[in-house]
Amino acid sequence: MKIKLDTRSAIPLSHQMGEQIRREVAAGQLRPGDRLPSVRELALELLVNPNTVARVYRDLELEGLLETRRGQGTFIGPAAAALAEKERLRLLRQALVRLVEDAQLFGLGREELLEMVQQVARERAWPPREEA
Amino acid sequence: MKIKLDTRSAIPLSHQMGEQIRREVAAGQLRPGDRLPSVRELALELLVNPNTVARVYRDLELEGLLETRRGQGTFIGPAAAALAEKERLRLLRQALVRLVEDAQLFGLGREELLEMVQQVARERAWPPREEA
Amino acid sequence: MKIKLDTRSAIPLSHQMGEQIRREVAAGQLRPGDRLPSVRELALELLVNPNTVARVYRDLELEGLLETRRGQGTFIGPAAAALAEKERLRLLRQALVRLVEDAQLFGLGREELLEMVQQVARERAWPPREEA
Amino acid sequence: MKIKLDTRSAIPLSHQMGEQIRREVAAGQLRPGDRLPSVRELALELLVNPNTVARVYRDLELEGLLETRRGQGTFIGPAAAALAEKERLRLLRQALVRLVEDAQLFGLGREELLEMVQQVARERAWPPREEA
DNA sequence: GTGGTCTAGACCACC
DNA sequence: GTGGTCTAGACCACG
Repeated sequence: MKIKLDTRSAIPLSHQMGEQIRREVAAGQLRPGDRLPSVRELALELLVNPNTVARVYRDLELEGLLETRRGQGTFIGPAAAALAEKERLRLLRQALVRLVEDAQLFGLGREELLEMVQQVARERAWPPREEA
Repeated sequence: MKIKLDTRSAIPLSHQMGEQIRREVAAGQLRPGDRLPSVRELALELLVNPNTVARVYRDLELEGLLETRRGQGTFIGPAAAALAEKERLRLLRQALVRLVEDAQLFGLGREELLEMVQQVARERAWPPREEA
Repeated sequence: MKIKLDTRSAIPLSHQMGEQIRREVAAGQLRPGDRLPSVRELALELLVNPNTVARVYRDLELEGLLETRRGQGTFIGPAAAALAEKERLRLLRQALVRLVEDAQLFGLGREELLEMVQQVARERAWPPREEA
Repeated sequence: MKIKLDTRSAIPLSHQMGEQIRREVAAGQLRPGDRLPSVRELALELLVNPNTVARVYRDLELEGLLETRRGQGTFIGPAAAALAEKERLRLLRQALVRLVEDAQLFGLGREELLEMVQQVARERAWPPREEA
């Protein structure tokens, strides 16, 4: 699990962490049953207070995404798989709408935008077809 | 000028307001010389404390985007036009990269993504070519 | 709002507080729009750390029971009225089942139990009919 | 002996176990001389760490409810019968008061409550008279 | 003044 | 070792 925090952002650290964990679950990089780093481990790695990590885990558990087993650690919960699909669509849709809104706002034509998408795709070495 | 605030977001209201004003300037919807609503007007409209609006205007003035003329109000500054182009590219690029990252993460093929872009464009009644 | 904490109980203070607030809402003693004591006030009154109160308020907000208005305080949310009816039935049902289970377990007859209920009702000066 | 644990409750597993054993003794389902499951058996059955079970047995022994005979196991102690009657009344009284309090709080009339008790009794196939 | 977030460090229940 | 709860006290955004 890879989490990057921007300590200078106005978005609270805990929200950044929660959002990134949700993304990894949505992407299938974290699957039901997977064990997350312990509160203390992750706190040490991110140079963050353990309480902050604990709060994130706790919130995600209330959401039904995580599950804690006393004395054993924190795990991706069984319901996560079902939530993942919804979340995936939500995130992609959100990114799409945001992009099209911006393009419209800035007076771009539809074709220019498509060309820009192609270009970024090429830069990022993204093949026309792919199954992750 | 249309601003929408999400009072439940973790992002401070002032940041939300600042960001949206910058977007409008970048989009050319606000141009140098345009007058902004008075602090009190905007505060009333957004149901926000006048202090908050005043802080946003002050910060944007420090950025060089706004200028205040005593007794007349707050206006888009002359430097705004120059800043707009940079900002435009920054925002669009950011939205593009975010979208492609998500698509890659979720195992979408390049063509599927392009199809989705087309679809959203159609939904939003966006013609193939357009100059705003 | 009257809250009593049992610091010797195994049940965490925050849960005790949350449960009692839920009960007051269910009982209609706290109604939508009512303002709760500020975090600091309640913490002082209950001799509890402000963080603990804040956590309770935050959790109840996630549940949809409370609503916070930045800089103004914490209030009973509009959805609380709807939740109250459900909660009311849940609590009463729970107390009933618990009682009947115990009575059965201890070999009481149905009529003996009814007599005990009558007796407790009399002790507590509870009239046969009442509309609160 | 039937014990159900709620691993998601804030109440420690050991308290839940202790309380349920006390209830079974109070109900006469466990009588002086009865042998309890071994620490390991019960731990296995409840999917709980043996240390936890051992601690519960030890605490109940200190209370005078259990006694351990070296090499033979853990048994309900002779004093349990005397404790049972007190406990029975305590538990029943507690459940009664709780119920009447709730009913009063929610504005129920005494007769409505009695009717609800009757209804639950019928649902649970509880005859008007019974000696367990 | 209000609540929100974060750090620091304690004690507890459980494995 | 694990997470859960609580205290203490800081700084920030908002009214």
